[in-house]
Amino acid sequence: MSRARASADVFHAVADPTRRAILDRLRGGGAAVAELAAGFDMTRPAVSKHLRVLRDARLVREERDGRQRVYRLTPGPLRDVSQWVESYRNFWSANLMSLKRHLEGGKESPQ
Amino acid sequence: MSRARASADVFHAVADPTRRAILDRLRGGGAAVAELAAGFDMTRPAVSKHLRVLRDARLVREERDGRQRVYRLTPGPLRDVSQWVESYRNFWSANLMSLKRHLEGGKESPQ
DNA sequence: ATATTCGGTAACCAATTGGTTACCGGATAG
DNA sequence: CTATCCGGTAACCAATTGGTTACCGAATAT
Repeated sequence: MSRARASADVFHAVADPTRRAILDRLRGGGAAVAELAAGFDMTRPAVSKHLRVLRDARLVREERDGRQRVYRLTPGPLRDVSQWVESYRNFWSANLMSLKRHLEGGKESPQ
Repeated sequence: MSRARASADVFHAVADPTRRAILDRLRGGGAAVAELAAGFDMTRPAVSKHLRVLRDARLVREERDGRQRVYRLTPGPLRDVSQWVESYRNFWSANLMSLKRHLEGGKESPQ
C-alpha cells in the first residue's frame, strides 16, 4: 500500500458511516466533543479519534473556547469527492440510454 | 461497529485509491482480470479481491466470455455518493461568502 | 488551594484490510 | 486425452481500524 498519509485522504475520511454522521450532525452547527459522544452513544476517545481523521482531512476545524473545543464543519475538501464522482455522470446517462434501448428491444445489456 | 455488509457500501468501495483507479481504468472499456493486474502491478488475487468489493457494491459487472471474465463499469450506485456530497454544496458557497466577507474586513473566519 | 470538568493521548484489543503464495476448477488448444 | 491458460478461493501475514479503559494536563468552579 502507498500509506502516504491515508488519513488525510478525504475519500478515506468519508468512508466511515460514523464520520459521515458526525459531519451531518455538524451541519446543524458546531458541537463539543462530549455532546457528539452522547449523541452517538460512543465513548469520548472514540469520537476524538474520528474527529482527528476529519481534522486531518480538513473537513472539520477545531475552535478552542475555554476548556471546551467546538468542532465546526469546513466542507471544502468535499469538492474533490464531488469532482471525482461527477466525472461519472455521463456514464449514468449512458447507462440509462442503454436501458432505454434494451427495453425497446435493443441488445445493450444495462446495469 | 454496525458491520452490516460494509463491503456492499459504495462509500467503502470507493475509499480505496486502487479501487478508484480500477474504476477509472474501466471507463475506457471492459477489461479482463489479468489485464488489470498487469496495469496495476499487483498479483491477480489482489485485483480479484478488489473486484469482489466493487461487485458487491454493484459498481462493476462480471461478464463471462469463455475462460475470460470481462469486468464492466456499472456506475449507478455512485449516484448515492453524488447525492450525499451535493447536499453539502450550499456549505461550500456559504464558506466562500464567508471568505469574501473576511477579505472585505468582516469577522467570519473562513476555512 | 482544591475539586471538577473537558478532552486529548497512551496502551491495549479484536476485527478488517490488502497483499502474498498455493491450489483448484473450467475452458481452450494441441 | 492432455496440457495450458484464466481466474476465483483458501490460508496466511503484517498493518490499519475502531473501539475500549486508564491517565494526564488545562481551565473552571468552590
